[in-house]
This record gives sequence, structure tokens and C-alpha cells, in this order.
Amino acid sequence: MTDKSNKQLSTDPYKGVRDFYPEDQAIQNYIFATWRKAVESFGYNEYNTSILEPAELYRAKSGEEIVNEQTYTFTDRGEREVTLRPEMTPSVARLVAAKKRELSFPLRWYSIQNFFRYERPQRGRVREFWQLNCDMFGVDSTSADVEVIQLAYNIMKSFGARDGDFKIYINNAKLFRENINGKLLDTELFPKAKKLIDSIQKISKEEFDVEWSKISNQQFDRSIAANTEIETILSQLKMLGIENVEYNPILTRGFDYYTGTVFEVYDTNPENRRALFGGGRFDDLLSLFGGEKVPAVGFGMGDVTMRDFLEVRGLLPQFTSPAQLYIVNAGVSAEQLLTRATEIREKGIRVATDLTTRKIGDQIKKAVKDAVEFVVVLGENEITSGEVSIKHLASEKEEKVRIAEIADYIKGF
RNA sequence: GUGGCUAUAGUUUAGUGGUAAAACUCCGGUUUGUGGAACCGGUAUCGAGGGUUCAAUUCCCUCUAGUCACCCCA
Repeated sequence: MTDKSNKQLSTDPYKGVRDFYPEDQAIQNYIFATWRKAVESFGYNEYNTSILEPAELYRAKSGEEIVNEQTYTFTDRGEREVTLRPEMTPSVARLVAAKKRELSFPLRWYSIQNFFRYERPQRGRVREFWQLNCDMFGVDSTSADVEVIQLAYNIMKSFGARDGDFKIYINNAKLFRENINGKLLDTELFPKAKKLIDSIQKISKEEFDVEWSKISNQQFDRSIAANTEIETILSQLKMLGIENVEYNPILTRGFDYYTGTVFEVYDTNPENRRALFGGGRFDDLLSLFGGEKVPAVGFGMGDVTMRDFLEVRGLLPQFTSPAQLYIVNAGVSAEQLLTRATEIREKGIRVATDLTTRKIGDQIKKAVKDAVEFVVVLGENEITSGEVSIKHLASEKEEKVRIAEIADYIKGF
């Protein structure tokens, strides 16, 4: 510290993480509240886990390399390897596996928590993000897949999105794997093939063909026919009125634990090219913890892409102050001011007072800037007469009202 | 992690090898018991460090951060 004592601290946040000023936090709260309302309407229960997990939880599933390079992992004072969770799925699998005998299946569980990934930041990708995770455990029929996708659809609708604003793509991991493996020289080439197919939009057809010919002696045909499982899900979703869903035979998800249906929700606006949601069925994951399998299907969606989506569509809510009433101080005692505010609060109105001696105009300006709904000026005249002018700032409507009736006036406005 | 681009006041931007300009915002003041207006004043070690030069905000290098592409996307 000694040689740095003169150096000013930076006001920037740590690389890739965000500060949430009140306006940002209000948006964040709106997103969380909308998520919560939508998932609870499907009967999902909220759970939570610690942000810290033993590193081996991720090594088991994702491999050494990804833990070392893509996560925040450190050694604690007891020589334990600790990771800041980069995702929720292993944690929730751990919870379910731990109490498999006492939980009453099927489970519908959700959480809204923050995650850390050591990646190079850019639009739609930061190092700390929040994610809604929804999972259903214990149902292996496609009706669970249908419900989970319906839930994803409903979340989008509850943000005010129209069907044309987003598109749901579904595929089946097993079908995909079997079809691709059938064409490969060796099934060990599957990861390479998957990666290549994933990049099909980004590279030229010639380039693709050259790469493909290295791992297969058959033509690549992207029109793999859907199987009955996919057809069932699609037709059930259509029965539920969900039309913007489509089978995508080359949809893959990054990790290998998906055993059946996989799906992604995309913004149709070209400015936001990242997936808004991703999920699928992972029936084998709980076997990491021993014991029998538990069928599971779920998805995650992040706050960053959701916010980008809402911004581009103009669906963000207007920021408003938590205070409904701002009391401007026109030269009354602090005691008067605080007492009056307290009386109004006791009637259920959220009140902020101006504790400065600034000019009335400036105090009102402050209320306007904070987007408070109502303002009253409290001076000696008002105390004496027991009557104030209450102004609704948005409409500029101003009325005389008794101090004792301010709360009722606001409630009845 | 690799490569490209960018970095000037709180914000958006101008500008120059001779230590910087505008608009808006913000803060303070004058006038006005109500969001306004007018006027006055204030706010920049030109992202950080180093090099070239008599002189660097300007040219060069490194770093940091942002952004785009790659990678990855659990």
C-alpha cells in the first residue's frame, strides 16, 4: 500500500462486471419480477445454492480445461479448490440427487442467481450475469418438454414480446448424434463434426465441404427428418397456440449432457444475434452423484441478452421513483417536515422529503428528475392553514387539499 | 486466449507537434412560493506508463478498458 498511497482508485468496475445504478437496478428488478411471476404461474418453486462450489463439481462434467480457462477457480486457505459457479445445472442436480428419496416428484424448480465466467467480454457476454434457471425433474414423457417450452414462450409473452419478435428452434440431441455418427468415419469424430455443423452459418460452403470431407465420406445433408418425438412436441405446442416454433435439424447445444429434446429461443432482430434461452432434456446428469437416473428437462436464460432484447424492442419500463410523494421544504422546521411525512407514511404512502434549503424550483426539479408522482410544498402558510396544494407532476394538475387528507387524495387519484 | 478498431469535461463530440473547444448536464450564485427563463461563475494531470522531440493530448511502444470478429457459449 505504501508506494500506492498517492494513486487514486479507479471508479471503474472490475473487468466484465456491471454496476447497477438505480435506473439499471430498476430494470433488473423488472426482469426478475417478470420471470418470477411467469414461472410461479406454472407452479415452480424457488431454490438457491451458494455461489461457491467445489471445483470438482465442474471438472466431473465439463473437463479440466474448461474449469481452468473459463471459470474463476482458486484455492482456499484449507487447500480446497473452489469455483465461483459458472452455471446452475450441476448445483441443482446435486441438490436433487442429495434428497432424491424425500423429494416429491415431479419437481418444478427455479432460481434467479448470478454466475461468473472468465471470458473476454463483448456485447451480450460479460463475466458476471444473472440467469433464470427452470427445471422439471421426474417426468420422462414429452409432455414435460412441451410444458417447459411453453413456459419459455410465456416468459417472452409476459415481457410484451410478440410472436414475430422471437423464434423457438427445437431439435433432439440423440437423433442428431445418431444421424451424424452414421455418416462419420469414426464416432470419435462427433465433437469435431458438431463444432463444424455449429459453424455452418459462419463459413463458406466450400470451406465446410472441405472440412466435412476430412471426417466423412458421405454427403452432408442438413435435412435430417424429424422423428416422432419432435413431431409430437411440435403439434402439442401448436395446439397450445404456439406457432413461432420450428424444428431445426442442425441445432446443437454446447455441452454433451443433453439426452433428448434441445431448444433455443432467438431474437429475430439481427442486432441481437445471441440465443435468449437455451435448454433441453438431461436424463443422465444426476448419475454423476450415483444412484438411479432422474429424468430432467429445463432451460436457462440470462439477464444480459434479455435486457438487450427489451431495449431493442422498446419494451423497457419507464423508471419511476419508489416515493409517491415528495415534500418540498419551504422553510418549515425539520420537526414539522419529518412529522408530516411520518403521518402520511402511516397511511400507506411512500414519502420522501427535501432536507435541503434549496429554492423551491430546485426542489421540484429534483422531484421531477427522480420521477416522483406527486409533490407538495410545505411552508408556514400551509402549516397554519392546514391545507396544501398537491401537484401531480405528469399532468400538471394541482389541487388544494387538507394535509390530513393527502394520503387519501393520492390513493384516490 | 488470438486478431482488428477505439479512448479528449458527467454525457455527446470538435481540434492541434507549442499543455484544449462546443453543446447539453451537473454544482454554486443573482432574480422569481412551484418543473421554466435569463445572467454570472465553476468543473479535463486529453485512459495509464514509457519512448522520440527543444516541446507530445497529437508520432511510436507497452498496458488497461470498451467494442467487433474468432474462440467459447455449461
